[in-house]
Amino acid sequence: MANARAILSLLQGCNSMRKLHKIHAHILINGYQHNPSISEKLLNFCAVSVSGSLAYAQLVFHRIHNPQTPAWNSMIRGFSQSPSPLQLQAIVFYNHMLSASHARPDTYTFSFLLKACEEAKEEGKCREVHGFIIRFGYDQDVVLCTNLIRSYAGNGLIETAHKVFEEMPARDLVSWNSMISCYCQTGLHEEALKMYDQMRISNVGFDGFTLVSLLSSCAHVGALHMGVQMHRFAGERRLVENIFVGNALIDMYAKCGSLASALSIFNSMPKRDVFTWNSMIVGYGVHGRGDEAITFFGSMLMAGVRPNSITFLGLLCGCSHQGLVKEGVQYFHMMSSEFNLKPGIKHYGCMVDLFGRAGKLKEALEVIRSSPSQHDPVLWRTLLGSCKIHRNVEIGEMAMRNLVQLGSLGAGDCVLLSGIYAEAKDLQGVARMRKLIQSRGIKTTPGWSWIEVGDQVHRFVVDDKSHPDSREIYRKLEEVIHRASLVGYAMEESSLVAAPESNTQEYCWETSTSYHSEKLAIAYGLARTPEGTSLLIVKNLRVCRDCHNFTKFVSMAFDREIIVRDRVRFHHFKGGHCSCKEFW
DNA sequence: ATAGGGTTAG
Repeated sequence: MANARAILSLLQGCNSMRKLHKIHAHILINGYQHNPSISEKLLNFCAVSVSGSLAYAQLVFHRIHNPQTPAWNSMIRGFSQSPSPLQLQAIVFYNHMLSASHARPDTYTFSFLLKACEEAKEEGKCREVHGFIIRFGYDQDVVLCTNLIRSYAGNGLIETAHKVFEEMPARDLVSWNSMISCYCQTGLHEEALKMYDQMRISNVGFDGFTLVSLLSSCAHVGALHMGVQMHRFAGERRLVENIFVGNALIDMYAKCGSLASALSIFNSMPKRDVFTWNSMIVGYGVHGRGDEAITFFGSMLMAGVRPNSITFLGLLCGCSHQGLVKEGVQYFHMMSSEFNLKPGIKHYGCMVDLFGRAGKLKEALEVIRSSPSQHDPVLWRTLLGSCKIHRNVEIGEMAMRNLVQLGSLGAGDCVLLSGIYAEAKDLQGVARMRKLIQSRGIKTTPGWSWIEVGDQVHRFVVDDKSHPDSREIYRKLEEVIHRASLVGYAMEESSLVAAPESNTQEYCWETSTSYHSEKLAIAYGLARTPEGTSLLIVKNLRVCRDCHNFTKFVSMAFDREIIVRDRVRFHHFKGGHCSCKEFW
C-alpha cells in the first residue's frame, strides 16, 4: 500500500518510461488519479523529461479534470522541446488553453512559447507571441525579454531583437550575454565587439559566457589584441580552466595567426573535449600545416576523444594545402570506414581541392562525378580554381559550363576563366569574359579586409574612401608602393594579367587605378603601428596574385611580418617570402 | 511544479 507521499517520491526518482508505467499503475490502484499534485507531477515527467513520452503525456493530460496552469505549462513546454514541425503545436495548445479553460497563462507559459518560436523558424509566430505577452502585461519581464531577443534573432530579425534589448526596462548579465551571442551567431562580429564597450559602461560585469562569445567574434575578425585582453580577464577570474573559455581561446589564437599561443593554452587545459582538439587541428589545417594536424589527430585518438566531421575538415584542409594527396585520400576513407561519418559537401570540396591543387585535374573531376552532390556549384568552382593554377583551359571551360547550367555563375568565376584565357594568350576569350561580367544578372561578392589597430577593428573595401583618415592612408599607400617597388615590386598593369585569380577574389578590371582592400589595410597598419610589429589582415575573399606579390615585397621593404588570413587559409609573409610557397 | 546565456565548420 503506497500513500500519496510515497508515490510522489517515486515520481521524483523516476528516470524511464518503464518505471513510470509501474508508478502509474500504483496511482490507479490506489485511486490517486484525481489527486492534483500527483497527476501534475506525472504529467510533467512524461511531457518534459528526456526519457518521457509526449504521446503518453497527452493521454494523462486529457484525463485531468479541469487542468490548471501548471498542467498546461507542462504540455506547452513538452511541445516546445519537440522536433521540428511539432513545436508549433505549443501555440495550438496555448490557444486551446485560452478558449477552453479558465487557466490563465503566466510568464512561464510565454517563456516556453518563445522557445518554440525560436526553434520553429517562423518569424510571424514570434511576433504573434510577442503580442500575447504585451496583452497580458508581461513585456517588462527580464527573462521574457531575453527570450524575445533570442527568438527574434533566431528568426533572422536581429534588428528587432536589438530593439527589444534597447527598450527593456533593465538588462542583467544574461540579457547582455544573449544579445552578444546573437550578434556573434548571426555573423555580425563587429556589432558583438561593440556591445562589449557598452556593457562595460553598464556595470553588469562579465562571466565565461560573455568571454566565449566575444572570443569567437575576435577570432572571426582577427582582433588579436582584444582577444589577448579577454585572455587576461579570463586569467583574473580563473576562467581559463573553464573548458568553453579554454576552447574559445585556442580558436581565437589560432585564427589570429598565433599557433604558438594556441598550443600553450592547449597544453595547460586540465580537460579536453572534441572542440579542444578540433580547434587545434583546424588551426594547423588552415595554416597549411597538414603534418602537424595529422600528429594532433593521432594524439586525439590516443586520448580517446572521438573525431567528428569537423575534425576531418581540418585534416583534409591541411593535407590539400600541403600537397599530402595520399594522406588526404586515406583520411577521407577513414571517415566512413572507421568512424561511421558520412562525408558532407565540404569534405568533397576538400577532395576536389586536394587533387586539383596537386595538378590531378582528372581525379578532381572524378571526385565531383562520384559525389552525391555533383550539382553543387561550390565543387565546380573549386575545380575552376585548380584549372587556373594549372592553366587548363579545357577542364576550366567545362567547370564554367556547369556553373552556367546550375545558374550560379558569379563575377569571380568569369574573372577566373578570363585569367586562364589570358595565360593561354586567348584574347577573345578574355574579351568574352569581360563582356559577360558587365552584363547584368551576374552576382558579385564585395570584398573587404579587416585590420585591428589599437582597440579598434577597421574595415576597408576596394578603393575605400570612407575612413576618416582616408587621405593619409592613400598618401601612405603611395609611399608603400614606392618603397616596395625599390626592392622589386612591379604592379601588374595589364588587366589581362592583373585579373585576380580566384572565383572569390575581389575583381576589378581597371587594376592600374584600383586598390584592393588589403593594400589599404596594410598601408593603414604600417602607418599606425610601431616599426617591427607584425600585422594581421583578415579578408572575406581570397588574395589576388598582385596583392600576394605586393605583400611579399612590403614584408621585405619594411622588415615586417604580415599575416593574411583569407577565405581559405593563412599566408605568413616575412622577408619577401610567403609560408604558402606560392601554393594557394 | 516550471523560465533566459557559451566554443570548432558553414
